[in-house]
Amino acid sequence: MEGSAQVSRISRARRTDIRRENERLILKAAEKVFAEAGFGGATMQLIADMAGLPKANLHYYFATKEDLYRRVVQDIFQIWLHAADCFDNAPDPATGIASYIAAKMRISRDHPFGSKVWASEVMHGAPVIQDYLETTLRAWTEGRVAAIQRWIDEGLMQPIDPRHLLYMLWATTQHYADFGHQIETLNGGRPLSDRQWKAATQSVTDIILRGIGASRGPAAPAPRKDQSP
Amino acid sequence: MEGSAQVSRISRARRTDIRRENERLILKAAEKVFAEAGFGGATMQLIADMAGLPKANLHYYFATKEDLYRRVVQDIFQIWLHAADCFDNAPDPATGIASYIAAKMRISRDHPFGSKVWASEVMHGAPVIQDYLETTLRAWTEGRVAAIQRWIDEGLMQPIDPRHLLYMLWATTQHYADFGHQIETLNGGRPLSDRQWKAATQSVTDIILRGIGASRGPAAPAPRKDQSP
DNA sequence: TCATTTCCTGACCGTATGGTCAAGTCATAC
DNA sequence: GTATGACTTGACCATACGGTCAGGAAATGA
Repeated sequence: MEGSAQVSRISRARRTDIRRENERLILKAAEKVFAEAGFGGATMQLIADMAGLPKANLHYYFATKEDLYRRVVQDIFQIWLHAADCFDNAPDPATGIASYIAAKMRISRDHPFGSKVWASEVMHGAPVIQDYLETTLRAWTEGRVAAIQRWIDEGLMQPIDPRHLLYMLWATTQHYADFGHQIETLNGGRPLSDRQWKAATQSVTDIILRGIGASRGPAAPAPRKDQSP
Repeated sequence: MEGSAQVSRISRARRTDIRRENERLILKAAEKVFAEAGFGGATMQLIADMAGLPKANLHYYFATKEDLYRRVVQDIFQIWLHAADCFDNAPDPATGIASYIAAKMRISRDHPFGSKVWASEVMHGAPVIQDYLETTLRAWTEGRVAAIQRWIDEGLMQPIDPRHLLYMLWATTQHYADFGHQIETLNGGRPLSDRQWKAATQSVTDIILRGIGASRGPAAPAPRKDQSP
C-alpha cells in the first residue's frame, strides 16, 4: 500500500514534470518570438519550431495564441513587480533607489525579451493586462510614491514629483533592454560587456542619485574611476 | 503663352497636390495603425479604412506594406534627428540639454504614434532602418558625445559617460510617448494636461541637470514654483 | 474634340495562419 | 491483460491577408 502510494505519487509527479517542462519550453520560445516579431507578427508555427514541438502540441497546452501571450505577459509582470522588493525596506533614498536601479538593470540584461514583450503590450494600449495596470500596478505605484514622498518630507532628498522619478527609473533601466539593439549598434555592433553593463548601471545610478540630491547616502558606492583627479 | 504656362503650372501643381494629399492621409493613418498594432498586426485594410480610401488605392501610392512602413519609419527618424538642432549651438550644458529635453518632450506629445513605431522598429531589431542606425545615427551620436565631452573637459558638468547620458535623455523623454498609456492609466485614466506635461518636462530637466552637475547654468530656467521659499 | 496621363476601385487570387480533430502512443492502475 | 487518462501529431479547414488587375473615371494638353 505504501509502495503503491509512493509509485502513484511519483507518477503524478512525472506527469506534472512533463507538463511543466513543456510549458516552460513553449513559454521561453514564445517570449522570444513575441519580443522579436510582436503579437501580430508572431506565428504559432515559429514558436513551435523554436520550442522543438509540433504546432498542434502548443494548442494542447495553450488553447489559443492569446492565452499563450497572456501567460508570457503575466510572467513578466511578476518579475517586474518583485524587482521592488529591494526598494522597500531601505533606510534612505540612496540605498533604496540604487538597489532598485541595480535590480532593474539586471532584469534588462537577463530578460530582454520579456521587457520587450511588456513594452510592446503597453505601447499597444495594454489590451490584455489593462486590469493589472489599473489594480496591481496602480497600487504598487501609490505605495512607492508615498515612500518617496516620506523621504522628501524627511529631507533626505530634493522635493521632486515622485511619479516622474519613477517614470525616469523605469524608462532609463528598461531602455537598456528595449533599445538594446540600438545601443548594441552604437557600441560597434557588439553587446555590452560585463564591464559596460556595470558602467551603465553606475552612470544611471550616479546621475539619478545626484539628480535627486541623495548621493551622499552612506551606502552610495564611491565612484572608482582611475582617472587622474 | 504666358497664360498657357500658367495653367500648366497650376495643373501640375494640382496633380501633385492630389498625390501629396493622399500620401499624407495614408501616412497619417499608417502611422497610427502601425503604432497601435505593430507591423505584423497592422492590416492594409485597416489603414485604408482609417484613411478613407479603398485598399487598392493604397497600393497605387505604396507598392507594398513594407514600402509604406519604411516611409513611416523614415519620416519619424527625420523628426528625431532634427530635435537636436537646439542641442547644437548651445553655449553650455544647461542650455543645450534643457532645450533638447524640451524638444523631445514636445515630440513625445505631438507624435506619440511615430515614437511608438520607432520604438517597435528598434525593438524588433531594426529590420528596415539598420543602415540608418549604422550610418546617420552613429555619426549623430559621435557628434553629440564629442560635444558633451567638450563640456566635461571645460568643467561645465560632471565627468559622466556621454553615451549613457544620451541614452537617459532618449529613454526618459520617449517614455512619455511609448508608455503613454501606462502613464495615463496611472494618472487616473486621463491624458496628461498641459500643466502636467510642463511639470513632467520640468521634473526631467531638473533631475538630469542636477544629476550632471550643470543646473547652475546662466540660461537655466529658474524654477518658478509658487511655493514659499 | 480627342489623346494622354494620372488616378481610382471592385473583384479576384494564392498563400499563410490560427485552430481543429481523429487517430494514435505511452505510462499507469487494477 | 486491459481499461484509463494524459500526451502527441499529421492532416485538414476556414479565414484573412497582401497583393494584382482590368477597366473605368477624371484631369490635362493640343
